[in-house]
Amino acid sequence: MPKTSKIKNMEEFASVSGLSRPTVSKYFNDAESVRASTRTRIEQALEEYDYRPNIYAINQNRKLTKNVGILVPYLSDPFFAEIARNVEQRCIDAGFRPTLYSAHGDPSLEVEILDSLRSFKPAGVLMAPLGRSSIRGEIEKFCDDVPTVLFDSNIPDLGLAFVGSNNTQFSMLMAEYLCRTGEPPCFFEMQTPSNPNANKRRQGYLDAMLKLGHEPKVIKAEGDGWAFEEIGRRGAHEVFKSGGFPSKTILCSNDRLAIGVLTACWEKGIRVGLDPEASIRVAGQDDHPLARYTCPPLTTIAQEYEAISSYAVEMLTKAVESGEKDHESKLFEGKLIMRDSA
Amino acid sequence: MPKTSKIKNMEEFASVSGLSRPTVSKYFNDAESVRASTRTRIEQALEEYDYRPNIYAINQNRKLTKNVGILVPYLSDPFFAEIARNVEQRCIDAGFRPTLYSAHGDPSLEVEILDSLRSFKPAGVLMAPLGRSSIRGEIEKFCDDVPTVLFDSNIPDLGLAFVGSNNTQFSMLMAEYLCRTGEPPCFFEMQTPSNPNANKRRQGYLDAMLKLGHEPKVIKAEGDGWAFEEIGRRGAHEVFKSGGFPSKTILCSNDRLAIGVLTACWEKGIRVGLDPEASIRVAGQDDHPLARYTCPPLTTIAQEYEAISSYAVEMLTKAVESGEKDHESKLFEGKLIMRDSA
DNA sequence: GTATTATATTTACGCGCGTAAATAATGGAT
DNA sequence: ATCCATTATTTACGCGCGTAAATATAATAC
Repeated sequence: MPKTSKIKNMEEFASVSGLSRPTVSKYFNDAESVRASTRTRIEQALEEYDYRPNIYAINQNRKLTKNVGILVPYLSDPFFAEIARNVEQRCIDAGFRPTLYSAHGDPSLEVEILDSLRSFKPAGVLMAPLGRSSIRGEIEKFCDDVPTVLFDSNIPDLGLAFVGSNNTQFSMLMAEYLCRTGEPPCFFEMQTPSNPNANKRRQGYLDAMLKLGHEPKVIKAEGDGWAFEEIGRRGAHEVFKSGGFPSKTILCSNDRLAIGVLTACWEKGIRVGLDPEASIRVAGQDDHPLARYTCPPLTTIAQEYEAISSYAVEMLTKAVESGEKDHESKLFEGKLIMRDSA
Repeated sequence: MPKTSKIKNMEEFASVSGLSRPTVSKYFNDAESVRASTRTRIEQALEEYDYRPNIYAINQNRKLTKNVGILVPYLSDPFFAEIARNVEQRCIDAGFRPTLYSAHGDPSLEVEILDSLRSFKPAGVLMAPLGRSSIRGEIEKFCDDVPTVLFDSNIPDLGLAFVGSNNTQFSMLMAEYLCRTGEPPCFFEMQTPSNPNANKRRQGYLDAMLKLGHEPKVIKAEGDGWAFEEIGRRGAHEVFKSGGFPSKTILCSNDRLAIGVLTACWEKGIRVGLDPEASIRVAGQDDHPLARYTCPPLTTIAQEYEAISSYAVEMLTKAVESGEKDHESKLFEGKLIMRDSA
C-alpha cells in the first residue's frame, strides 16, 4: 500500500479520485448521500492515499459539529470512570465525537470546562454535575446555550433531561432487605454529602424505617471532599470511640464510604458479615467495581450503568435531531446485590 | 456586567476595544507580546463583551496547536485515572490544552485514537501504551509524525522519551523486605500479563531471590484482559485447590491482583496479615488508591505518580520547544509502603 | 528636541472547507 | 430514442483567523 504522495487537502484528494471537491465534501458529510459507484471510487482512493479532512476547517463552517462533551465530577472515582466509559461508547455508536472531561471535584474547574466546551460548538453535552457545590447560575447559562443532558446527579429543571437512579428506592430496597434479614440498620453518611443523591438516599432510609415501624438512626461522618473511603474509615472510628453504632447493621450512603467502614472494622478487630461469628453487617450502595472484592464482599445496590448511559445518549440524540426543549426526567431502579457483608 | 452585544469575531472585538485585529490576534497568541497598556485595554473589553476566539479558525492556520493528547490504556483502572489526572494538570500548567483518551484495553481502539489524534495536529502526545498487545508498527508511524512521550509502559526506542518506574527495583525491594521479615515470598502474576512491566517485576523478584539465596517460585494465574481482581481471585482459588501456595508469603505482580488474592483468602477463611493468628502474608505493587483500604491494608510499593507525571510533561515541553529528537529514558524508584498485609 | 526602538496599524493574502446556484451529465423507465 | 429525475460539476463566495510586509505611531534614550 504505497501511499504515493501526501494529499494536502480535499481539492487534491478529489482530483486523484477523479471527482470534484463538492462531491467529495458531500461524501464526508454523509457517505449515503452520493451514488454507490461514487462512494466506491472515493473509498478506493481513501485506501490508496490516506487522506483525512481537516477537522478545524470542517467545524469552522458547520453551524453544528458532531462533537459531544462528557463531563463528570471525578474521574478517579471508578464509578464515574465506568459510567463515562459507557456513555462515551454510546456516543460513538450514535455517530458523535465524544470528548471526556473531569472536574476533579472542583466547582470552579467545572465551570471552566463548560466555558471551554462552549467554544467547541458541541452538538450536545452530557454532564454529571458536581452536585451540592456546583455553581448553578453558570451551569444554567450553559444549558441555555448548549443542548445538555444531566445524568447521575440532578439540578432541578436544568438541561434537556435528567437521567439517573431512583436513589430513594435504593435505600428503601436495602433497608427493607436488612430489616427482613436481621437487626434494622442505622444509616451512615457524610455530614456534608457532595451531591443531592445522598439526601434522597437518607430519605429513602427514613421512609422505609417509618413504614416498617422501626426507629431510624442516622450517623454522620465529618469530612469534606472526595476521599470517601478515608471519611468513612475515620467516621467509623469516631463512632467506635463514642460507644459504637446504634445498630449491628450499618447501611452506608455509598460503597466507598462502606469500604472505609470495613477498613475501620478490620482495624478494630470487628468481624463483619453474615456468618455467626461476625458481629456487624455492612451494606453499601452503587455496586462500585471493587465492591465484589472487599472482605467480606459488599452487599449493595447496583446502578443500571448501561441503561442510564444509553438512555442519556438517546435523550441527547433526540433533542439534537428534533430541536425540542421539553425537560424530561428518567429514573432507573436499583437491584439488590446480595453478598457476604450483609 | 451587561454584555451589550454579541461579538461575533475578532474584527468586531478589535473595534470595540479600539484596536486593530492583528494586535488583538497577537494578544491571544501571547498576551505578553503586546504593550502593557494595550493588554489592559483588551482585558477590560474582554470583561465587558465576553468574546472568545474561534478555536477552529485559530488552529486551522497554526502549524502547531497547543493541544496535547493524553492516552492511557484503561481509564477505569484507578491507577491510570490518577496518573492521567496528574498529567492533565501538568499539561495545563505548562500552557497546553490536554484532552484525555482511554483505549479501554482495546489495541485497535488505541490505534484508532492515535489516528484521530493526528488530525488534531497536537503539539505533542503523552501516551501510556497498552503494552503487550499494542500494535507497534502503527504506534511507530504515529511517533514519527507527532512528538510523543511514552510513560508507564515502555516500547523500546519509540517516541521522544520514556518515563516510568523501575519495575525491577520494585520487586527487588519488596522481595528483600519480605525475606527480611518472614518466609521468602513466592511470586504471583498473570500468565499473559498485559504489559512488559510485569516481566520486569518478575525478573526483579528472581534477581532478589537469587541474591539472597532463596529458591524462587513463580505462580501464574490464567486469564486475559483487564479484570485483574477477578483473575487474581480465580487464580488464587485454583492454587488453593491444587495444594496451596508454595510459600506463606505471596508477592503479587500488582495491587489489583493482590486485591483478588485477598478476596480469595477471605472466601477460603484464610486469615491474612502480620498478626500471629494470620497464616499468610500478601503484598502488592503500585500503591493503588484503594490499597490502604483493603482488609488487611495492603503492603505495597508506591509509584512516584507526581514525579512521573511532571517529568513526562517536562520532557514533552522541552522537545516541543527545542525540536530535539534524542530518545531519553527516565525511571523512578518505588517506595516501600508497609501496611498490615505483609 | 531629535534619534532610536518598540509596538501598533493597514493592507492583503491564504488556510481548507461548507455551501449555494446554475449547469451538465448520468441512469432508468417508458 | 425520449423524457424525467438523480446525481455530479462548475463556479463562486464566505467563514474566522494567522501572518507577513510596509507604514505609521508611540515610548524611551540621549
